[in-house]
Amino acid sequence: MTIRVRFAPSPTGYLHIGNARTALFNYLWASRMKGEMILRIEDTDFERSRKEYEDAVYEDLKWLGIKWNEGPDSGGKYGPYRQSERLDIYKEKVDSLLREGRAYYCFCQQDELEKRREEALKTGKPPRYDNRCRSLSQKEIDDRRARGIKPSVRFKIREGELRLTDLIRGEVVFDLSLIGDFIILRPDETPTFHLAVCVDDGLMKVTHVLRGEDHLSNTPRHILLLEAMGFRPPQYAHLSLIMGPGGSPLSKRLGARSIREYRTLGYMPEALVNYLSLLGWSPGDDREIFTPDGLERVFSIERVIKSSAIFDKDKLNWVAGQHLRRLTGEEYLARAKDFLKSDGDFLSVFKGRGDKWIDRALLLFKDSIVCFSELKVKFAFFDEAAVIEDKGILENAETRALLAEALNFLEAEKAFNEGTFAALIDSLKKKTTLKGKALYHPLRLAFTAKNEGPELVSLFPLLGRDLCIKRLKEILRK
RNA sequence: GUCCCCAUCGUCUAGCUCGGUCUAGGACACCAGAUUUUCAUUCUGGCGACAGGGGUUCAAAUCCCCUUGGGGACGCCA
Repeated sequence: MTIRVRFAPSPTGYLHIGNARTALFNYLWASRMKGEMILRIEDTDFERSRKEYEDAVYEDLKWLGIKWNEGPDSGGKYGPYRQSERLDIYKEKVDSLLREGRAYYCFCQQDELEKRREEALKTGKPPRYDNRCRSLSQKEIDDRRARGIKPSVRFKIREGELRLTDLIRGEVVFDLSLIGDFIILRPDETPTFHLAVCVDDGLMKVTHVLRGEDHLSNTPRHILLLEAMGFRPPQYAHLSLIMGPGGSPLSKRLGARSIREYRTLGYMPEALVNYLSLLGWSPGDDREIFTPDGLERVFSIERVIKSSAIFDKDKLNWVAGQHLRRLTGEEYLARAKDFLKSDGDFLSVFKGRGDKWIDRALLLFKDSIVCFSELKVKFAFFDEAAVIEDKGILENAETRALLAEALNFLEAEKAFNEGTFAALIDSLKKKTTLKGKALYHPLRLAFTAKNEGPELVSLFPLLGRDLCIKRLKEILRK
């Protein structure tokens, strides 16, 4: 049997780390199992859903390399895949549930429900719906209707308990008396999340649901609803949530980082995918760096961990660096230029230096950055307007004498090439007693304006004679 | 409040299914040394954990119970 999984985001914001990992695990597992992946847009919350975000979902998933077989954009035989286009299907399902007595009209108003909920919470009772409209007589229903009250529709929860076997968590038992009848159709006849999910998972023949653990306690509702509609419930696998620094929830708060932010920063998608895969899953051995293909080959649900993980930017950066370092020079240049071009055509300022120079300069930083936006900072080395980081170090007499010597040397030397730096150092060592850090640090600071960077021997030739002399003169003027 | 889920270094995790091979392994971060006549990179080494308490057992990180801590759900949000 071919397995069918789905990723079902609601387009109410940009795809964040947590959602992306859920999408990734679905994708990896479907690939591994040679199954099918559905992308479904859950836009039943008309207030908050926006087309802009929906488009962003496609873009971000594609950027990550997550592919789907069926979806609103690509079609498929179980469509439409946008819930807002399936309203009549939901309505029909609710009608049959009502006919079969599995659901009923509820005339309770939102404000009173809220009031009751608050009160229950205060008195320490479970704030669930008390099912009061379940026993309304036909006359009572007609009366309320006649008064113009629009009803919502609630699904009847049966008695007893429900046990389910979660692929990650094992057997979980719920006492159904603790769950109130829940709304499946709003008074305006639009479906709620619970209804839409169940109808769609059923109709779209989803066999496995991999989703966030925040849905675990919704699962008994879903299984009951699915069964009431005559569907065989899928297998569930609930992924633990990804937390922010300190263990606080990541997904709903300020710290929630969107995939887009990382894209904008110039992280490589395969690096992000690699890091995300390590959050809640491990291959079982010491391997940590994976290509997307490699992940598709080894990923398994059995090795998904139960406990939640904290998103660690340091480790992401390390993984990102590893991926960057594995690129060939050519691949690196292509990607770096691609990014820099999309980011305000950053490199155009340096066009005058020539294509060769640009390549050499970019290559200089290949082994020290984790994302391409860092290049913009690094290129301050070549920016005439760059401000010297630690001026104080250049103030003392000894250092000024050193720099004056350096200036003399450069002005006398007409040629400026690969060998110039070595010659300069030779000359300076003869004229001063400085060596090691005392020699290199001031020179680095004077020539590059920064405290750190690639080795001076390689950086120096790229700076150019004019810039070096200009910087020295500026420092010595005071 | 009630129900559900979770619990190994600061962080991500291996080990738990089948208790002994675990003086608990790896990685990130951190610290130190080496390399780089500087910083960064790289390399080597170090620091560092079975949440607590009871059981069961010859033996428990591994099985059971309780406590504590964290998270989730209890929405006409998804």
